[in-house]
Amino acid sequence: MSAQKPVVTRFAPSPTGYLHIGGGRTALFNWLYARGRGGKFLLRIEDTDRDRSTPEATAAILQGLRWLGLDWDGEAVSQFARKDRHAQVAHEMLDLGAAYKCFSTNEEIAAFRAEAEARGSYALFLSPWRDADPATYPEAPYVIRMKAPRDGETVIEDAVQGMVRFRNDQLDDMVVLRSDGTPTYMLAVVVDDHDMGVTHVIRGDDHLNNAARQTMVYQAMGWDIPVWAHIPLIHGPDGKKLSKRHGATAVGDYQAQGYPAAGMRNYLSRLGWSHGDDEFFTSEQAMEWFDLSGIGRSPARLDFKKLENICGLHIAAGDDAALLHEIEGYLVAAGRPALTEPQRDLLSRAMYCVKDRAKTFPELLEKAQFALTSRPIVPDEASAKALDTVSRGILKTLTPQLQTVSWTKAALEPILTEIATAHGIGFGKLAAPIRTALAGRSATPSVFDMMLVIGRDETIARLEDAAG
RNA sequence: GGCCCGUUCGUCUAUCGGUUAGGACACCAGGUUUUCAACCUGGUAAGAGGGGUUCGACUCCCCUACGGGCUGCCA
Repeated sequence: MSAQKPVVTRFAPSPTGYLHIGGGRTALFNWLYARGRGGKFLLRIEDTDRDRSTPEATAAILQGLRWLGLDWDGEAVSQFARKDRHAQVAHEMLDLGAAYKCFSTNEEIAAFRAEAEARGSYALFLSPWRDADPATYPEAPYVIRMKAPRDGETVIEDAVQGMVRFRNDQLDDMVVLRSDGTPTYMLAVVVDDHDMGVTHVIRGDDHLNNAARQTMVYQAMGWDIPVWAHIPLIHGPDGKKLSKRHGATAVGDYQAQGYPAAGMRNYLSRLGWSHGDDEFFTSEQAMEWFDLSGIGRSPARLDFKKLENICGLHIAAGDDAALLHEIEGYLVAAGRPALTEPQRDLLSRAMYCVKDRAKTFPELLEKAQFALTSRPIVPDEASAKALDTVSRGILKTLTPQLQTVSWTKAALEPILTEIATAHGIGFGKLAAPIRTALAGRSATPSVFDMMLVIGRDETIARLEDAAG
């Protein structure tokens, strides 16, 4: 294969449910690889299983990819729509002598397997029709099976797993075209990848075995074999295969929980792939660095603590306007009320002092509560304790001074410090009641930042409310 | 059952025959601090087990154990 050939990767989910976090990572790897090399990243919906495929699932998958920021080139391809082409290739294989019609019924095959199992030995099903004379063909439904080589071995050159050898006598004659004329996955995936010009197949290592049988189809048709890269699957925190009981398994769940997409991309790309000791990076850097040789061979576990840490760094480093936009998307995904215009404005102004202390959007919103809420401020139980008779009195002496002072931290700080000193208390003792008055809770930005964000009038009004 | 893949601190990982086995998250201790956080300093913590190959193995080979995948007219 020539190194100059432009890279074409693809993500090929089957639309039988939401976009799984593992699928999201597979898509991410393909996207990074293509984008980092000026190649194309294609999307194909593997919907040949008509019973299990749904339009809703397709929509959910596209939605998940969009949220993750993984844009694909061209239109998403429906595999089912290409069934005629698949059938055509199956018949070409027939003409080439690389496939044959098999008239064995499901019952016969099931009986064969049951019998083998009863004997305690497992045996591959070997169709009696493999070398049958066409003159003996019955008038009956048939499937088209690959006439797989019986001797020798099929070798997979995998960019991640290395050279993997399969003995051909371990592989049976797989069905390529069903009796209803529709293609199986094993055929469709090869035909589509070939027709779409896919150069690199990056997918879960649950497909490693399939690669051998798919190689046989490529060989039978005389097509170029793509570069294989079978990546290990993601496991749950307990090391078991990721499933519902681990909590969030759908990409959409993460959006609804308020993780920023940039953080998800960063975290997911570091799961099973590394570039030296780099931990925190942008997608641009990841594209530049991403390479198949950096992919590990062992499955990685999801670690929510680390995810949160990375996400916190991305929120802190994020552009204010972009964060605001993403937060509004989060609100919709989480089913929370949208921001009103004034809230939008206030949050925008508060962003600088709340973004560097939040790991997720709900946490950020919690810190920004002082800006989003409106009078009267109802203190929670803990912060209410800071508001006693003495502190109320102090607040009363404070408000007149705030009327005229220039509304900057530089001007406000001396005034508050002075008042604290005058009452013989530390600054912390003064900040507590002010915090209660302004936010009604204990986890907030600094009192100065809050005053600056909500402005002079609102500050004084809240302080007067609290002073009683 | 058969075939295939994997196994470095709790977790993600670096190392591509020679290192006191490094970093990050988490955790613990201390510091800083107007709250929550953040931040700073320090610390605990790893090559699954057994055989080889080699002057020398985490690195190469074999066996075992454990985990995972495939073994469908699912993808």
